[in-house]
Amino acid sequence: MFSQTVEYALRAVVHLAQHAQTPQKTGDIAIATKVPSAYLAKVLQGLRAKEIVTMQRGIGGGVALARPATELTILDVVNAVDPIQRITTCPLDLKSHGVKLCSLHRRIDNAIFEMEKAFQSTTLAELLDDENPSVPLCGES
Amino acid sequence: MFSQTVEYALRAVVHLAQHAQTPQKTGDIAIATKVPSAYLAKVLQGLRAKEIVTMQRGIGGGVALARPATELTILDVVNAVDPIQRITTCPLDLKSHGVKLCSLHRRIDNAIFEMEKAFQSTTLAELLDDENPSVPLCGES
DNA sequence: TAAAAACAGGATGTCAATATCCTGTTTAAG
DNA sequence: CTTAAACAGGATATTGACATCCTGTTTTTA
Repeated sequence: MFSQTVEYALRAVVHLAQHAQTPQKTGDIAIATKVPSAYLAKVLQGLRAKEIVTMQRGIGGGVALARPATELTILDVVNAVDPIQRITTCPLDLKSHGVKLCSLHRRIDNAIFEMEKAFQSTTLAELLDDENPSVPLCGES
Repeated sequence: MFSQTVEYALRAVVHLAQHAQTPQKTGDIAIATKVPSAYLAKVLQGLRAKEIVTMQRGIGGGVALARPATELTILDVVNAVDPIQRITTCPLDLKSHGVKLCSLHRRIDNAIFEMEKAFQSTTLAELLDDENPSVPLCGES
């Protein structure tokens, strides 16, 4: 349903939200989130390009959220690495359908929209505040 | 978001629902739905294995829905070719999370569930009855 | 300014989804 | 019973997502 890359990106930003005080090294994020570190580096570069995170080189450097956790939604992160594609035109290129989707594709698009709304409605800060006793990423493996 | 295979399978079953009177030849379905015919044959074999369609060989044979369009939902078709995977256990294998998902994965799973509900709620028959003036698959290209 | 920390990014490998081809098997009609 | 219609299914490309490796560049601290 979602790519590995999306899963990895979400784990990384949650970790960053949990450690907002200090920049986190890519290698440390990789260990904490159980993501292959070389690949995580690429994913983080993508997040930096979309201004979700900032990266600082050199001693004492690392990765940090570009905005407060209260101002980053799950959707922001998902769209940065693997944008949710709404269906806007007929996939069959039927001219008579024009801009208006047929019932099949309209329903599919509606399902995608429902999912988009679900992701839009949650910020990273809300994830950490959740009443759920399981803290994201934290625990014995 | 969804695989090509799912899109192809949905187009095919909609076409079959629109022509429930007579078995449709794979080649004709391929043309009507703009799906590569050799690949469509594989997709249809998958649908047959899951008892979504029946296939009859020989002269006058073809493909037909295995059940009335009123008793087949979009979800039935999606799950037949590319099952929607709910998240049931922690993707990080954190033991302390046990069966209960952390807030991140619980929200992701919830979004998937919303989508599942949207697909579950529509039958093929309802797609054809839609008030939308664009008939699925029908039109000038 | 030297050196180590840490990210930057090109090149490359792996694998599953997608797609095609071709030959075999079943079936109905004549 | 013969034949042609139509599906069956194995073998084989093609493509992009996922992942790794290795060397280069930037930056901070001492």
